[in-house]
Amino acid sequence: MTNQERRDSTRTRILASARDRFTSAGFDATSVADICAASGVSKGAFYHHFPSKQAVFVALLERWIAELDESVQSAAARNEPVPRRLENLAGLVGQVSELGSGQIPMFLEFWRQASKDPDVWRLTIDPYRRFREAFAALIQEGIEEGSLRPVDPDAAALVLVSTGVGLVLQGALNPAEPRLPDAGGQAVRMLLGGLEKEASHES
Amino acid sequence: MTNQERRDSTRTRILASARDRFTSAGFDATSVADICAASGVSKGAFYHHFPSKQAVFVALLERWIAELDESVQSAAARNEPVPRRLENLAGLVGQVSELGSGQIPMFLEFWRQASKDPDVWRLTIDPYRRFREAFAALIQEGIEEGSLRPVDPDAAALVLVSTGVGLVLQGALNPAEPRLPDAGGQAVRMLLGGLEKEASHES
DNA sequence: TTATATAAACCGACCGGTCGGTCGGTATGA
DNA sequence: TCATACCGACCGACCGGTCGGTTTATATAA
Repeated sequence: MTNQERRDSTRTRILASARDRFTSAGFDATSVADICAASGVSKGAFYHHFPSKQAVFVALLERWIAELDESVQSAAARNEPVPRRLENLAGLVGQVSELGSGQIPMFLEFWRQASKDPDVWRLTIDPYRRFREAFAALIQEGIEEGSLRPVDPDAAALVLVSTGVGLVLQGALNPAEPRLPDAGGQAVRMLLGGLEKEASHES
Repeated sequence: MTNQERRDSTRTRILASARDRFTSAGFDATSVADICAASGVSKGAFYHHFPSKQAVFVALLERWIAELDESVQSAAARNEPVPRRLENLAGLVGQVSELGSGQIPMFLEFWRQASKDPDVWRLTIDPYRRFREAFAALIQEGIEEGSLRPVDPDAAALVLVSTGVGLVLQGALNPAEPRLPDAGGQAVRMLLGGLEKEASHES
């Protein structure tokens, strides 16, 4: 094995094991020795590749955000009417919830660390803001193309993103919930169509 | 001071300090010694009143849930049309976010512990289910009284509660967000009225 | 191709320090 | 007199991180 292969292999194994352990036991309760044992790597090798336990956490967070970013971009960019694109985005909720439902406690872990560690906070809050801006732009576009009512795009984006986050979190706590896979779609459809019977607004 | 007074005073001081420390530093990062120092209580006294650190956490969680339960019950029970009552409930989001905004990291702490500790999990999931059932009943009532469209009450309740949770969490991460105080109301109004321009549904 | 030198990857015993919880004893209200 | 409340030194376990030393790949020269 070349040095480069060794390096990649070891780093990958450390990250994978760390993600597993962080997910099932949490950041604090996972010791570096745990990660080493789970990945078949010595402590020396661990600290050869990462300066601290926290650094591994941040690396995982960055990867997670990059993936999510890509998913959102690709789901939002399709050339369709805005309501349809919103429904596509809603599908992400189910996707995130499923795609290793074990990943979701990790999501919680990110969030909790963010409220304590300024670095993690910035890493978390930035993409969050990006999401909201993307949603706001999408809604603005919908208003201009005439498919959405003239609401405040920023406020609507806040609500949409919050609903998504809430649904994912609900999935974290209650993975058995059968309604989850389509909950995102349901939510968007409700937001689009409204719950109230009398349609108090006309074109 | 009578024994009873001493007992109450000590327990109260421990709980208050524990809440402060858990909120600002998190459960794991708070040592029993921290709590003792902050509350002016010896370690012996601490373990005289609580069998473990976890027990203090659970006691705090129970108190928090009881408060929230009461708020929800009283906000939902008013004798008004369902949409109005939903808006009242939305006000709770702002209330929870404000009422000691420092409390919200604690909320995160509850959630994270719930995904690891079965006892905490049950304590958290039960009221959660109660909330959803209360919302579902409320929506059912709205459908029957004719003020809401005939949607699936359970699905709608899931969406409503998720949105609330998401908003609170958003507040936890970004306390400065100026839109938050009314975000709950905004969300409910959007859900009621719908975002889509063409009212595709008639009575 | 083989020998050698250098650096990168890896090893695991060890250290300083912390933490949850214990326990034998003391003070105080009933 | 008795039980309840309280005290704080202490214990064993564990943890993040270090460090001196070993193995393995690779670049270079013979």
